[in-house]
Amino acid sequence: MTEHLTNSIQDYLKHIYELTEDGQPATTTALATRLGIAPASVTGMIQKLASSEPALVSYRKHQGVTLTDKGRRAALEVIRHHRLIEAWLVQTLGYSWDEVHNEAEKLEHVISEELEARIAAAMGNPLRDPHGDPIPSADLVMPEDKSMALSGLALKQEAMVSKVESQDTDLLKHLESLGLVIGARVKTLEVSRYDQVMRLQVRGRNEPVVLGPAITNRVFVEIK
Amino acid sequence: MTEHLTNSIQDYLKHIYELTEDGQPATTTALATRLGIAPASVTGMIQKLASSEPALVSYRKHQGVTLTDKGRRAALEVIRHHRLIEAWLVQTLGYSWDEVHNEAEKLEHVISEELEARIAAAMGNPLRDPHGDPIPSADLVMPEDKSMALSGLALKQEAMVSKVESQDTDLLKHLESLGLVIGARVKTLEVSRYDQVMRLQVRGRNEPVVLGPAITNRVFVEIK
DNA sequence: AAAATTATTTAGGATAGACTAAATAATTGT
DNA sequence: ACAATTATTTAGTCTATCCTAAATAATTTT
Ligand SMILES: [Mn+2]
Ligand SMILES: [Mn+2]
Ligand SMILES: [Mn+2]
Ligand SMILES: [Mn+2]
Repeated sequence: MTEHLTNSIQDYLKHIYELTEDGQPATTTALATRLGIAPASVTGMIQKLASSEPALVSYRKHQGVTLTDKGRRAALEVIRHHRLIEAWLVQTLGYSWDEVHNEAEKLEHVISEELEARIAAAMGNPLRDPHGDPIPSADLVMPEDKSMALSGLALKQEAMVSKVESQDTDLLKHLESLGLVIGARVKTLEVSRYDQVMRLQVRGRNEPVVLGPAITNRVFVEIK
Repeated sequence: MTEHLTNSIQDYLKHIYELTEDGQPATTTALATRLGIAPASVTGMIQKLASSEPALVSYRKHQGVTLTDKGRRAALEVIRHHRLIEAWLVQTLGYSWDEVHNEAEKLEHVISEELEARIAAAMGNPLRDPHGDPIPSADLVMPEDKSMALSGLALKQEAMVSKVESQDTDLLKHLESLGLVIGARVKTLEVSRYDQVMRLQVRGRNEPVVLGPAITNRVFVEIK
């Protein structure tokens, strides 16, 4: 039951998970780009993962890959580690949300299940990481995420920032300076669909902020 | 300045450091045993470390290895990580001293200098790990360790337990049950050098304990 | 429906770090 | 001093994971 998956394989599975969240198979090139690896190498690894016993991915030449059940569980395991570690570093060592990603990227592969459990318990089993990403439960169920992109919000609508899809330090710092942090309450004052610009009131701030699509497509909100 | 040392190399250097603390070069076989690797493989790695530029070890065929300055600093870096992590896990996650070693063994290679610094700061720059081993300072100076083996203690002498040289869970649990933990105060009631047995009063305990060399050579004390 | 372009796979090679078996050097016992 | 034993090194393989270049398949453009 505890056949070891290498760091490399764990990374492949994690990225395949993320690329297939939309229901579509992950293409070789997309994977190669995300992993920073040559497409030819990705093909090789995919073939290996597909023909391992039991298979971790299912694969048809030129059609892309999807995860098998086994592969999905392994991916969720890594993602749980990553997100718990991020939350833990922020909560116990005063890291800010723009600094934790790279650290978690390395730690995710080496913590034991025991350490995972202790970290989770110490924080009361958090449901989200510092960027608002849902943390899979200990039995590897991914919490449902009902958030929508800020860019999809209608005029005069109120919502709460629930997630930021970015690991870019500069963007995260910038969002923080605008008050657009997880939990912030916002209201759309002006929506210009044509040139993809939006004016927004952040509760507790004096001036409204003007945002382009580089931001409104990466910041997610929940209407409640 | 930041050429990457692999996990494997870090482990070699760490074990060479420990094996050469007595001033003697580390032999191929001793290293092989500690690393759980075939002697032939160790020879190969040693040759590589010796001929790298700059060299991490100095080596003469059949004479064993010692660390160069560069190698020693790298070893101290790993040891500092290991011991800080052990201390941190015990202090913040309620691990006990017999559970932290394996976890630290993996984490030591992947934490950043930033994380190291935050961990150290969070604990107020501790000088010893949970087993009493000294923690190298941030600038990689190993604190002097004046402790002596319990077996060397004279009759009627009082001392404080300062270090336990073992990663064996069973032994550590046993010592804990005897009250022989770091900081415990003890006094020798009876010393039998011939059959290497010792009777000891642990302060705060009712009954004295009788200890054989398997324990008295691994438990270290400071006379103060 | 070709042609051009883009995506993917195959083939061959490199590197790191391990292994085993055989050769050699060092040490120990007589 | 010689033989036996033990320690170490060399030589040849193996696995994992990456690479580049060339071949092929799929998709898009004209
Ligand atoms: Mn990773
Ligand atoms: Mn886990
Ligand atoms: Mn290690
Ligand atoms: Mn360090």
